[in-house]
Amino acid sequence: MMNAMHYTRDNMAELLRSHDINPTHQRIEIAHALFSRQEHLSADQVMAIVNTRHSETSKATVYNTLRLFLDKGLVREVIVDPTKVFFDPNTSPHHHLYEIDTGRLSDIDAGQVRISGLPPLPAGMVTEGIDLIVRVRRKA
Amino acid sequence: MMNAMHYTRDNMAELLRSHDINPTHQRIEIAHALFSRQEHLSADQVMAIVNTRHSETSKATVYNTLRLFLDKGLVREVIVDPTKVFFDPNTSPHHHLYEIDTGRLSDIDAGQVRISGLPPLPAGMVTEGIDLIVRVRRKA
DNA sequence: CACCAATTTGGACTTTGTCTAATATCCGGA
DNA sequence: TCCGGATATTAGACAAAGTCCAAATTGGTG
Ligand SMILES: [Mn+2]
Ligand SMILES: [Mn+2]
Ligand SMILES: [Zn+2]
Ligand SMILES: [Zn+2]
Repeated sequence: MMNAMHYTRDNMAELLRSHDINPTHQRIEIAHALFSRQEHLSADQVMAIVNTRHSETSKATVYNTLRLFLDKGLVREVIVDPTKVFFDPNTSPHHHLYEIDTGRLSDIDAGQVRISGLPPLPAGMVTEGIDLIVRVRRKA
Repeated sequence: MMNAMHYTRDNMAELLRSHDINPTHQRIEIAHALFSRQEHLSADQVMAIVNTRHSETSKATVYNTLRLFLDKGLVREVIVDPTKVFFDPNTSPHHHLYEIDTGRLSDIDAGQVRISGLPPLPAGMVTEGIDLIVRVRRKA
């Protein structure tokens, strides 16, 4: 669960190992981009961040790595903008607030929120997750 | 709200007019595709349906028209699949059930569902909508 | 019919994401 | 240290969804 402190690259390596991911140079940089910011980032943004340093990580590797992180449960995917997927370093259950005009995406703690009265699932189905998105707009 | 009966093309023209949309041939066909099926359709699917007849409607027109319908509040957009947007002829408040493996998308009536405990909105913001998506998968 | 505004259209273009075959890196054993 | 195989990275071609624009069509009015 990573109990805070600084998001050093060493700690990123540690985090990756603890999720059964071989900590390569590129993977560490990508994890660092996400976790040090604690923000929702698109693949494009991740690539831009990682390549401002020097490391030169390819597009293929960025996409491969983000998918690997997803599979290993290190990050979460947020689908809220039809033009791109966001990757979320916060994997604890929470919801999202999406500002339509600006594209800003922020977390809503799941603590207080209660969702009740959902109908039973179709037989043979299991819930993979419940996404709650509050879409807001600046008042006219 | 369109109180049922048959979704004839004449009724579609009526519906469009009532939403302040000039009922052209192409627009009627697109509305008919959505409303006669009462399903969530992607732009691609709409185009395929409309063009199985004869009318030959261009891609540009399909996209233009769907956006027009959105603006006029005739249909709703559902963002649930990162690869395409779905258009929903059901504009009454409701939620969605998404079957991850198959891509099937179905409605959850908002009647029973209650969402409580959402934090107050940031100042100067108004809620445009609340999307609740239950993602399910076939049990392993 | 002639005119004008609204609508439609083909096709070029952009963006996001995928795929593949070649290369590079890493690691354990001889 | 050198080798061999597995793992990881890469460039760039490709695909799919969506946007844009200038040209052509349509449809009503005078
Ligand atoms: Mn898109
Ligand atoms: Mn896409
Ligand atoms: Zn989040
Ligand atoms: Zn729906």
